[in-house]
Amino acid sequence: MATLKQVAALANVPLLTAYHALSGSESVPQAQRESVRKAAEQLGYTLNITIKDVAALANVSIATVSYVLNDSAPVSAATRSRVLEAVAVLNYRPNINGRILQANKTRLVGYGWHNIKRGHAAPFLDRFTYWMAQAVESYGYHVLTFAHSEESPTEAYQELIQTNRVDGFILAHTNHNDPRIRYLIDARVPFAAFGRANDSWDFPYVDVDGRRGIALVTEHLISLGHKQIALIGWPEGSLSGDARVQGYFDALAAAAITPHPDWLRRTENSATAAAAVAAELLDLPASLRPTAIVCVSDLMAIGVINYLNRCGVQVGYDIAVSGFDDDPMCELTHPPLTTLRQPVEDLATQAVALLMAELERMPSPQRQILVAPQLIVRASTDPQRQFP
Amino acid sequence: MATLKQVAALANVPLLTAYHALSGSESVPQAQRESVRKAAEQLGYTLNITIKDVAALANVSIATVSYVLNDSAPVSAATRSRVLEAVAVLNYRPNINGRILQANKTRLVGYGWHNIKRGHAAPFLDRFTYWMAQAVESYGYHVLTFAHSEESPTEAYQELIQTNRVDGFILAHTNHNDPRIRYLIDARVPFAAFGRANDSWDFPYVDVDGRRGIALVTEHLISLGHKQIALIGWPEGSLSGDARVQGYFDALAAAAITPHPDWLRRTENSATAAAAVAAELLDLPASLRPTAIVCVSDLMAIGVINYLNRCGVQVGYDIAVSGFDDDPMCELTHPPLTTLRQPVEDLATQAVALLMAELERMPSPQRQILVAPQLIVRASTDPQRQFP
DNA sequence: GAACGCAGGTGAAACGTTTCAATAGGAGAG
DNA sequence: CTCTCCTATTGAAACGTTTCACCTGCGTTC
Repeated sequence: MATLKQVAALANVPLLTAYHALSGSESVPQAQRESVRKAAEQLGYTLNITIKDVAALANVSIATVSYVLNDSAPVSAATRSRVLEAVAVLNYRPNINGRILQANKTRLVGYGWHNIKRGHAAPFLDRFTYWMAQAVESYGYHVLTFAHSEESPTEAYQELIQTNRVDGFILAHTNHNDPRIRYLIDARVPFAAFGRANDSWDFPYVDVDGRRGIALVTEHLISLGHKQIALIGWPEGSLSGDARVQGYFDALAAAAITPHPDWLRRTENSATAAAAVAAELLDLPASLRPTAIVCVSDLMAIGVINYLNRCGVQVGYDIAVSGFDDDPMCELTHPPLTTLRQPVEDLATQAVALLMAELERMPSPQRQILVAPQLIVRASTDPQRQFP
Repeated sequence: MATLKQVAALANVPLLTAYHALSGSESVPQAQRESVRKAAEQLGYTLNITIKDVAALANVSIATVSYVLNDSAPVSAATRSRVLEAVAVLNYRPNINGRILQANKTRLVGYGWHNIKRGHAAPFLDRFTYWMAQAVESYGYHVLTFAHSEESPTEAYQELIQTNRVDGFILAHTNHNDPRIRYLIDARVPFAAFGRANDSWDFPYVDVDGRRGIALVTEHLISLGHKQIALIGWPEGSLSGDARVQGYFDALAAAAITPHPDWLRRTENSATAAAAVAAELLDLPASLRPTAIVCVSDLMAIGVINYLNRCGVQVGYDIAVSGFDDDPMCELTHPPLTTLRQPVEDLATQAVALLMAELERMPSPQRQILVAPQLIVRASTDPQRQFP
């Protein structure tokens, strides 16, 4: 509508006075305050400092103000300081939405929440989102979160991209045949994922190196003298699940241990399912009974520990147990659980870096990144650590 | 730059043909495709359907298109259907950023992540954010998340509001004297909080009714026949902590039980601190020793359970234990933990409703809302439930 | 048949930026 | 002294919407 300059002109005061009057500063005499306010009302003006006001106060064009603020063109020292002075005095902050419209870039990254059922959450996802937000901000972006429907997850993504709400996406919790990934690839929308999908799909992702992780913990157990080591994994067919099993074989092979087929068990990712499998392992003939049980998730490991506790088996002494993820509750089990810590900060930072490369349309040559997890040794495999 | 209409005119084809040619549809003959593409290049045009294109195709003004899309003015049935047809055929979606600039409303709500140290997280906050996103979307908004620095948390809020990135905020994890709340009140920024701050500050919030919650679980224990009930609370001085202690007294008073002073213990919110306090309680003379221990957090309850397990005390049989929050791990302790479930969905929905009222500048009369948590009985207080 | 009202429709301004194309002014070269 | 060239600056267009104020044409009313 009107500009501050016009209000000032109508009230017949300097621009700065008008500003102070309207922003309610005490330094302007009551009478002037009133007359300025009246002028503003007459023009239907409500205080809102824009680049025009800065330009008016500094006696330059708005183009010059813009150039100073973005230093996108040479400006003489004198005018530059006049502009900056005006900016400071009016407490001006550019309205980002003008910029967005003009550049047709929102500098917003979408991130969709699944509706995580109780207990089925990936416990570290909330910290992932924190680090993601942090990383994204270092590029001048922000994160826009939205809620998925499970049935038609692509809808939300489509809506957001088609209405220009976001520039790209970060995905977590990916699946084999993930329809979101398929859609984003086909629609040529910039994105990066935390987690893999189909091997044959080419898209940027980061993931935790589960194979290396399970190998690490298996090596750790071997170095403690264990020779009969069991693995409780997920049902065959999942990318990350199979990789973890492979890590188990890697470590055994490196130590020249031939794994007995009965040591490898597969079941769904739950505490009770894992407990049932642990029971089977205990029932093996003594010569075959494992002295260590590696689990591919903390949840399963906790099921195993609870079961062993109930049976009177001393976890850590009689049988070693390990998990994967480093859920906060690992420190609270009895005994505390050895596990592999998800390198959440790393994963988030790298995922964001990949996305930024896509957004700049200069995709990095290395678009698939695996990060090794960190072995956290606690009393469930090394009882001396019980009371550190 | 140029519009689709101009490209079509230059290539001497109908607008629709130009559209199909540029969007790479097979239905347009190769030759035409080429000439359209050449025309587009000459004009520096890249395919981007706007309201102008829809208007051109439907042979109406852009105003009319806008009116149809928002039905904000009467339009005859004939033109309306012509417009909708054009929208469908061009696959048009309004660019939200034009709308934002014009309305000066981003329909974005800010939510700041704390940097939660391991194990100090509120375990339900990730689900809170999910429900918050969901609730916000039902009003046509989205959530913008950002990362706090702990030192100067207000900076991020100030930046976002001053640059018009968001319309308002949802806060979680509030403190006494919370500087963010103070700033937002003073700057008259619309917001709503999950959690209370100073009693004397008037602002919209929702919170869990800890007093009622602790009363509920205490009543539950009384109804099971317990008469010697201990409470492990937080150090005096926190609003929510003191309310919970009050709930304990409420329930005891209602049952005409006089609490012995030794039953009320206060310590910091950690498993080990709670375990130490449990030890003191066990050491009380038999006539005073509690048969039930109420804890004001799951974390503390787990510390207590672990300690009792180590001492050979049968939790649930010899001593009942309860927590607060219903962290996922409550189902995984031995025995599973009775607790009070945070009504996360409710809290999120109501917080958002409060914020929306603020945004519409029609604040609801009831700006302070307490929601009762739900008592979840498990084997740690009622052993029959151990194997349901 | 002139005056009026009204429904349906339009042109143009406005939101707050960035940036292109053009201009003014001065220094340096001849 | 004129011409050229460069630097600092500016006016105006553009981004994609919504909405205000106005216009047209038609049917009613007196």
